[in-house]
Amino acid sequence: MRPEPDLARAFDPRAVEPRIYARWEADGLFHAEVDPARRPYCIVMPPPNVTGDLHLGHALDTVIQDVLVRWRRMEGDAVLWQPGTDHAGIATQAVVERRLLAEGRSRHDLGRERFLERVWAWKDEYESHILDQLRRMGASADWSRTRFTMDEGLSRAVVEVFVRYHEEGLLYRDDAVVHWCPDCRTALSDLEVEHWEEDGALWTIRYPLEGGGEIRVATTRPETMLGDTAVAVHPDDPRYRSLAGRTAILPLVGRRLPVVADPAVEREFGTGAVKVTPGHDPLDFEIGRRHGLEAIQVVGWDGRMTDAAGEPYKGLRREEARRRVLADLAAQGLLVSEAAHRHAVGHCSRCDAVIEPLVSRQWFLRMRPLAEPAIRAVREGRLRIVPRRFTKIYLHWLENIRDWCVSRQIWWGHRIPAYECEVCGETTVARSRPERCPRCGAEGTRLRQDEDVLDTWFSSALWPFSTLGWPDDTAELRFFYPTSTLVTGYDILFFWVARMAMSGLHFMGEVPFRTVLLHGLVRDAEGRKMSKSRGNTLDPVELVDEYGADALRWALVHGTAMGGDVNVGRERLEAGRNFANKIWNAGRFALSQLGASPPGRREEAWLRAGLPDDRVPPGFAPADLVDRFCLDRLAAHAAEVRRHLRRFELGEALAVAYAFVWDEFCDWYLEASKHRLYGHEGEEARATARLVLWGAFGTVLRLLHPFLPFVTEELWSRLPGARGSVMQAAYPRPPRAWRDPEAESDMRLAIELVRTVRALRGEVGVEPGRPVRVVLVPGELRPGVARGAHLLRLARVESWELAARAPAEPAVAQVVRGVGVYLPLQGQVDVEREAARLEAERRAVEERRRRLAERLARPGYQEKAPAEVVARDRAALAELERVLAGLAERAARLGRGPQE
RNA sequence: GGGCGAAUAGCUCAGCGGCCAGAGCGCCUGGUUUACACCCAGGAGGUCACAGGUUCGAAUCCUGUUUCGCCCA
Repeated sequence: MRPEPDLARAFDPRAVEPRIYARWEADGLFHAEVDPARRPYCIVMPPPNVTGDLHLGHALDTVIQDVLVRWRRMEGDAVLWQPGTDHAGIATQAVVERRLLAEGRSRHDLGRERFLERVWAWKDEYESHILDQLRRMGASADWSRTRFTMDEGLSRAVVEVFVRYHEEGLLYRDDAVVHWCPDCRTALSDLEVEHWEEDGALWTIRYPLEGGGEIRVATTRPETMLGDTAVAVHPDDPRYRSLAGRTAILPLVGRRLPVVADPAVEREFGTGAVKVTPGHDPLDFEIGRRHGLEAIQVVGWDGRMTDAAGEPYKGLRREEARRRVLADLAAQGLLVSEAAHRHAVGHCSRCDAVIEPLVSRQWFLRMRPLAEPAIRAVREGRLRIVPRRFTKIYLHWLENIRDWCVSRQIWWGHRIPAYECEVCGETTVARSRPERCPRCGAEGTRLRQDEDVLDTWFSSALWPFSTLGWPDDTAELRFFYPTSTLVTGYDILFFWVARMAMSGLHFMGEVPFRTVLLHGLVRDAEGRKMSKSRGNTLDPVELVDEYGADALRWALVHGTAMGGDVNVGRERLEAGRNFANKIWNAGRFALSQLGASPPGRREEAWLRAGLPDDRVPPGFAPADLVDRFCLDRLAAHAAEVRRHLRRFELGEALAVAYAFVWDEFCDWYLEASKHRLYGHEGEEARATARLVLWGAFGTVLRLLHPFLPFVTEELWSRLPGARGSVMQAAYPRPPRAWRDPEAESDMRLAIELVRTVRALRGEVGVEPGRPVRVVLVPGELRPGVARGAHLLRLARVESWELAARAPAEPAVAQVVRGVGVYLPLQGQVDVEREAARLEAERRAVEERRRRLAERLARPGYQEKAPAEVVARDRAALAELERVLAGLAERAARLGRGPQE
């Protein structure tokens, strides 16, 4: 039989994927329904930002989720994979502003309303683009439920949460030193600041004291001295105790500065005396509060010196002001020294600008009370983090959490639902614009809504319940919450995961997800971070075009450990493509053997055998060794794959499936079945072989489907008798009764015999095409040898015989598991070489035997080691001894020459 | 400064108490076998960073050292 003519020799993903995906969608196979009869399984997709294209990191995240979701669907759960996108406040606003800039305009030229229209247009464009990219990877999310963080419903959730936090006293507004990005022109949370070690300097400056003398202060930021309102020393510092209470004169400015004593001063740093700038340093701000000092803002919102900095500094950039201040101090002889100093400098995580600590009025969320339940949930195991090592990191962050600055001075985002009365100044937080000012009764038109918007993560923190309909009490919420698994990168453990845990517990009274599955970053083949500037990025959609989605998925999952970074280069993509092609060709072969006949009753039974609660159908006890071996391996590996999946070891699960399909299913089962499939052993044998092939191959497709959805679906659709989509078929749970240790062991022996003959042929140089004759001297393993010996055909053995002793004629030999394998090769045996080969072999085996014997003789071993380990070693030792005996016999014969 | 993690084949990585330590890629030798050269068969290649310790037994657990990486301040 020939392969079906319409099956290409190589798998062509481009010809197959769009068609298959379209059919899945058209058939509504991704759609989730609330179904109390089944177990719920829900994953909320981490919403990609609508800033631009997806990268390989998204692909990794998506593929992991899709594997889980497809698997659980096949297990019969009611599966919801909830998709959506994130508005990504600062980032999206920045890209749209950049585009405007290209037109020579700023957002202020457009005004808030028209600017937001532009951003919405951008969002619409990129959201659909992103969703298409996800589809290209094979993502089986329920697109009919796609949400966006600024949807009407999700916005309502944000307002509700803000108001409730406020009512509970958790949300407050205050003046405080915040991280200010002068380029983004907004306040940032602690998490949005990156600290880099930089080479700076520590300058020591002389501040004259009123009434004579001086005090020396050390600083890394001399330009802020223009805003100094005190000098501080430690109260217990003997060097300065007498100076507290005196007054210093601020150089360049002339301001009178009280010398205050405060325990916050680090005595070991610099001179032990510090300048106090409450307007530009959080620690100084605290000192200022304690001593009633004024906070003067000398660096403005734009990063330039303010009027308060005075002439000639106002209007200068921070760096310029620093140089000027230092020069002026030096000119006056007030600069004592400059020392090289490495220190951490805060940078905006988005634009890299140096962060300016500035005093401003912002909204803060009190985190301590919210963190407490989130800590307990993890400690008590209600929320599990995988891999476990991230648990400590999560707990440490929550235990040291600080209040969260949630207001942002940008336009794109959820506007803060706070209204200030123009008449009396009262601020009201409300679900909608109040009719009147609750304090003075002024008209609603006199109330002005807060101009600021909320941190993007404020809405993301609600994602697991806001997408399911909260604050309404929906069927989805009741059925799917808490969700099952959250899959995301460890880089947003604090930004997102911890905050979801807190808000979920607070508003739903339950963890938002039972398990957090963290993965790493995608790096290039050499393990370097991918970056546009380095030019080593790979675009996931281009990779899908080039290698196919299955190949991409394989590359991202195969052999990777959860929580670790994944290195992806083209070689890996090729390996994935090769695997998809391998399956494709195994399928071509299988389909060509099966023909188009509809399944009989036995096949029906097999199909059902994949279902969890089924028993082995009576028709499935094939007598042939190869069939029995196939079922045994299928049962063993399917169980192992499922075990790995349950433990979220997707990389290992795929590695197991891969090795099985390639090295056992294709290399041995299929090859060894050909003889019967070709009808060389009669019609009955052929029918059975086809039946097993049919069922086994269908099982392989089901087993692999979560990982390689396209190639498996394409082949499934051509498998006679396979109904519907492979997505809907049951995930393989072969019955235990398929396990067959005897078949496994016999087959392994046969495989070793075949390999031995192949190796011997190679060593002696028998032409690959030339048939040979083999004599087996089985020793004690006679039944097993006899059952598998016919497979020697796979080594081009035309005839074989079992003999009690080695053949008299010249032969090359090897001993395997105590079985002597002889290739009688008239005139081709080089006695010298053969003797040397045997001796080398004997030495190697003897070495192993010696080590094993040593272990068995070790004091305490036999008593303390588990019985099965000891038994295994004893068996291995016995076998090695048989091998040695065989080798010795062979060597002896060789020595005596060809004639007995 | 505090914490976490990693050092295993030429490269990138799995394995994390018990088989002669594995995979992908690379390398060497063969190959027009009626599924597949995106393939098949055979092969080379490793004091599992170093030093101690626990154990019948350590790549695997503990301690220390060295070198890298990441997170937090």
